[in-house]
Amino acid sequence: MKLATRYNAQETEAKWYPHWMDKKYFASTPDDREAFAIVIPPPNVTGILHMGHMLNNTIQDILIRKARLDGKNACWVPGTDHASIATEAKVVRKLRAEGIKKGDLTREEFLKHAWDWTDEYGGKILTQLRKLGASCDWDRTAFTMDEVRSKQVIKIFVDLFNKGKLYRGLRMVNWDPEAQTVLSNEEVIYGDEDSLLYHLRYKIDHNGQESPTLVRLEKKIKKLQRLLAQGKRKTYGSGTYQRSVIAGLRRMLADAQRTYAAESEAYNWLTIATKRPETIMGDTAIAVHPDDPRYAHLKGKRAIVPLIGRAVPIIFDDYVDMEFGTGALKVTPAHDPNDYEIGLRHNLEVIDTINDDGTMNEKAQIHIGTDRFEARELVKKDLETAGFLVAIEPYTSSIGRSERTGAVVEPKLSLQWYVDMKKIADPALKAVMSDEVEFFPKKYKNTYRHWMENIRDWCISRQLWWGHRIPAWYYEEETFVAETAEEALALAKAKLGDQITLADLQQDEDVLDTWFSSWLWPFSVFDGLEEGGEVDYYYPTSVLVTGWDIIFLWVARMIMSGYEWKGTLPFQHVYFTGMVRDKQGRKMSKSLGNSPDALKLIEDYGADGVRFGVMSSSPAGGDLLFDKKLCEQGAAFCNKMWNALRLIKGWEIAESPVSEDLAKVNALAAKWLAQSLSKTLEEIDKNFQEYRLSEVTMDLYNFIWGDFFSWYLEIIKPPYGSPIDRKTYNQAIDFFEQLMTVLHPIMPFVTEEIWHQLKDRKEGEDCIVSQFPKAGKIDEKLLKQFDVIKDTITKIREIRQKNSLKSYEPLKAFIQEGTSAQQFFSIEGTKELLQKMAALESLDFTSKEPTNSVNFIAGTEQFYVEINKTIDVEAERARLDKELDYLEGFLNSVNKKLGNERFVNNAPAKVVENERKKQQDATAKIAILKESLAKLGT
RNA sequence: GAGACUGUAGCUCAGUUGGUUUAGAGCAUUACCUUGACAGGGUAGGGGUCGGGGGUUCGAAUCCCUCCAGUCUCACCA
Repeated sequence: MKLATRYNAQETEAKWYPHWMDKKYFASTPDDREAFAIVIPPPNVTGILHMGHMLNNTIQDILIRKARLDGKNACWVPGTDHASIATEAKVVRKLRAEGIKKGDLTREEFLKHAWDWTDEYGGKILTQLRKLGASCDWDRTAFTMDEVRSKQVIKIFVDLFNKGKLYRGLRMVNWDPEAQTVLSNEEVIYGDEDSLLYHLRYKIDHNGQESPTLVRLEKKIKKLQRLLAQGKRKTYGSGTYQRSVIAGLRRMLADAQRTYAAESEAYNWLTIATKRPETIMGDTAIAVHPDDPRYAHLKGKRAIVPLIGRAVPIIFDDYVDMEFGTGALKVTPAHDPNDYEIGLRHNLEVIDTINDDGTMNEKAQIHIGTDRFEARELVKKDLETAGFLVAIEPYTSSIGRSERTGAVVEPKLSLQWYVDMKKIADPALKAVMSDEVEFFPKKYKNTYRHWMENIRDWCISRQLWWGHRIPAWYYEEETFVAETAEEALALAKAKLGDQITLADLQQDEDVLDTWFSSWLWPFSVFDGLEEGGEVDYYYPTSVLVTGWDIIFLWVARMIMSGYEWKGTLPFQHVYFTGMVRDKQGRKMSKSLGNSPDALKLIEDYGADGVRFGVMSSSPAGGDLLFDKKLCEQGAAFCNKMWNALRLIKGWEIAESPVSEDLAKVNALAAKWLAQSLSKTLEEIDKNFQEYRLSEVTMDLYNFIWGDFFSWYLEIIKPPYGSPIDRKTYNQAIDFFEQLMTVLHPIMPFVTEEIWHQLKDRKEGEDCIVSQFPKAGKIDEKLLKQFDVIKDTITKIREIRQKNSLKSYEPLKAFIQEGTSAQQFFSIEGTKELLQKMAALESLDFTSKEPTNSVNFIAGTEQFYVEINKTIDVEAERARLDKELDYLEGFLNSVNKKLGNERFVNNAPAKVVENERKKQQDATAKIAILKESLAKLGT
């Protein structure tokens, strides 16, 4: 069969994924084998595949495929998240485009639309994951709002309530005016933004009481004015004298007026600073610090809110920072958490002036119906016109925005459901701190601890329809929490009497936070509240792979729920991936347009190419600077492997050894490659354990391309037109086969294809279910020997290059006689291999330097290469000088160490020994080099 | 304000508990080779006083202190 000159990714992917599905290789059911389970971080049901998913899911697939090859029962559970806010927003937008307002629909009608939408677009992302090669057990596909999951969510809510770990409370919440729902603290993203600080003055209400100072000043002014008037009419002595008297009076009058103005300002006005002038209509106090001398006289006084004229008390509270602004603070308990706290302390009225959609309501009295930001401008203008605006200064402050809609969060007083987190956090904190649940990388333990130790209650109700409706029923002041309405009714009857009917009970209108269902994911996907089911086999799962950005939103809560309901950890390891950024380090985002189309990438570079690209640049926990070039490299790697296959498949095979020499060469090469492979497998194994997958990828890339292709295949490659012996051929095929299995987790498609091309396979034999090779015993001596061989070949090539000799021009080479040279050649095949790879006509021992030759040192051996042309003495001298320089410097540093008595006495014997060996080798080499230089003449 | 992390080649990063040549890889770059698997190839090279300064040690990219630069998390002052 003739193979195409290029690897065709599309064809291969279209061929093998369905095959794997047909064979049900991804499916898992409990059996005797060790379980290896991963639950997917469920993407939004209506989401599309982006780079973050690619990274995340490639990693999971690698781990799952590796576990499968290791003979474990690998189970990767896929699924999607109903993404309450995001999905509802999408549906609302779609309906609006069709001219339908959410408000005009009943809950049931809206949900019908939402389900239609979900059915139409939902799970698209899972289809896209298949393109990436994700080997999920698709039969297990779960959805956070499907029947099984929903039932568990409701049960959990009821259970928490019954345990007293859930409550409903009136609190200051984060309100998203765009989505029109409350958010948890974790769903608010804070960032510094440029804004303005407005200085506003409030009139102080003195109840008609006059300031004695002002009265006195007023009198003084009047008197001065009188005197001045008189002075103008009268004449005092000389004209000069009169003029000076009048000037004096004028000065005094001006002074008095200035003082009066200042005093009047201080007496009648109080200036505050605020970022939000539009909230002044909700002011119910002005607060100053109790120790602030500037305001001590205002005790018991009231201030008049500008524009609306409400009189509010001036209160004294430690919370106020005297240094900030004017030291006076307007208190708006309805629209600021701190103000709310102050309000509680001072029994202040709460006047909520903002509607749920962020517009001003009738309590604001003015600008009713305008948006809060528009209102800010309008109020500013009003204040300016009416003379209440003192100053505006630029001000940078942290603004909280909704994670989903980006809307500026409005603090708002509201009645919501909360989970009492302090009651469930403890085991989860301990588990991570003791590494029972192990984080990779470890640094996230700190972040986790800090959050867990300062954990705040979790607001779980959302004013949405798309989600799990809260199973709480109300009857007047009573609350009944139960899994069904009937059960709630039974509770109500028990408490209030039999006259209560279902119609009397009112179910809570709200739904639960999306994360309230996803925090159960590690066991809910196995229907884990039921005892004795599959959950016992798969739970705790092996590893969770997710971005560090949802460590609180999701990871921490899963750990808590795991301990709360399963009594144990949900997963053993957590692998935190970094964020995908572009080459310039910017976060990938739609608005920047720097996020590549994931599917397009797969089309262009193949799934394997993209997987390689994503993996070769993603150290665990570090951010991933994505560059398409890496995918190109991956695609090139596929092509390289493909062509190596073509090379081998193109060889003619001889059943018996073709020559004794070549047999030796090939045997040595095979021995060495096996050793090198073992060493690489050891590395890979170690790196897998530490989740250093980019290292694994690079290890393999280097081994396959370098050791296997560039060295091994070049060594065993038969001369053009000659056949290869059967034994070597089979060995090469076997090596290639093993390598395909090792690489399979990272690049599943190309490896499966090549694996099949290498040998005739029986039904049910596939790379995906083959066996991951284990490292054999490593012969360091052989590896070292081969390093010297490689070094020798490289140096001869260099000599050719420096002397403009063709790579295939036969050369005569010699090695300096001696015991170590004997030893070097005693490893069978060494000489023959060198001859073949360095294109040497001969390689013999010699006791003296041959004429017209250049020399070099490899390992501890001195080699000579005879050159059939005039040696470029200068170039040769330069080469030797350079090497001599290096060695002398090196020897110098070694000597320094060995000359240091304290080093010799204190360092471990092994280290000293090693230094001595270095010293000997270097000294010997230097001697040789010097001799060679001497021979070159001066 | 509290805490965490990072700084190594032009770029992205390794360097695994301080000692296997005077620091490695990939990409980029330079020179040369290339009709016989692969131009998405081959061969060879250039390139770093490991952010600065101090200290501990026989020995520091690695440990400690300090400064500089940058990133992030949490909490927040109107």
